[in-house]
Amino acid sequence: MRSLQPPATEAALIDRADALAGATVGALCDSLGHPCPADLRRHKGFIGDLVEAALGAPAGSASAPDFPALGVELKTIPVRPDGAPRGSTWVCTAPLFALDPGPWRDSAVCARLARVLFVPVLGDGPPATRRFGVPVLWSPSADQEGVLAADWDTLTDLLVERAVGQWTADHGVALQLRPKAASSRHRVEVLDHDGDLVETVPLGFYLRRSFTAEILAIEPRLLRP
DNA sequence: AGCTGATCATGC
DNA sequence: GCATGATCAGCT
Repeated sequence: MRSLQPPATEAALIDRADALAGATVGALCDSLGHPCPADLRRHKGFIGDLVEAALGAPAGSASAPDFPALGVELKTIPVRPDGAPRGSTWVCTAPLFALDPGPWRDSAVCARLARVLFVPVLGDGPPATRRFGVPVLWSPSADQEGVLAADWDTLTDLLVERAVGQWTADHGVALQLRPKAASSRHRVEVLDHDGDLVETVPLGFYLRRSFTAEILAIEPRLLRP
């Protein structure tokens, strides 16, 4: 799916993303010579991968931003007609075994969210009919970073305390812990707060819908190109 | 309508 | 097997 050089500058990246706005996923598939699945049930990451290719993200850069030279992470995000996201946004895996996850500023979550290019995707029908909105290049405001840092402390405290029963999605204002696995049958063993060996599902950090809604709260007409 | 827990494909 | 990209689907 890769045929383009990475953008040399942030401005070049934004130009490419802007050029997508208004186009359908089907049209982008055509221009990249890539088949478009009839639904996303068994192709959940398809649009994300497609946009990576369209913007020239280098392939297979694990545990690095999508655009390593620019320090920019790419997120395609499905939005409703009013521009609000349809769901939560994956960030990264949660450290279930760390004795000390460390401070917010040194965290993988902080690094991932330092600079993010959100590419909205409108529509909920067949993928080919969905349409790209105007991208938003975001870095957390001081207020937003405060919320994220507080959540980081809350959630990593639960992990460090081995409060396994509390490892649910109900904690955190902007960030939350959620299962991240191929299935619930995939378990990991951890020691709980009593020192007992218990099984749990691998967890990841996600951004709550309300938080990304705030990020994407821009002039709604921009979302209907 | 929204959230939570469950799930799917692919590449390395 | 794990990390990447997310959406699905049941329940409240």
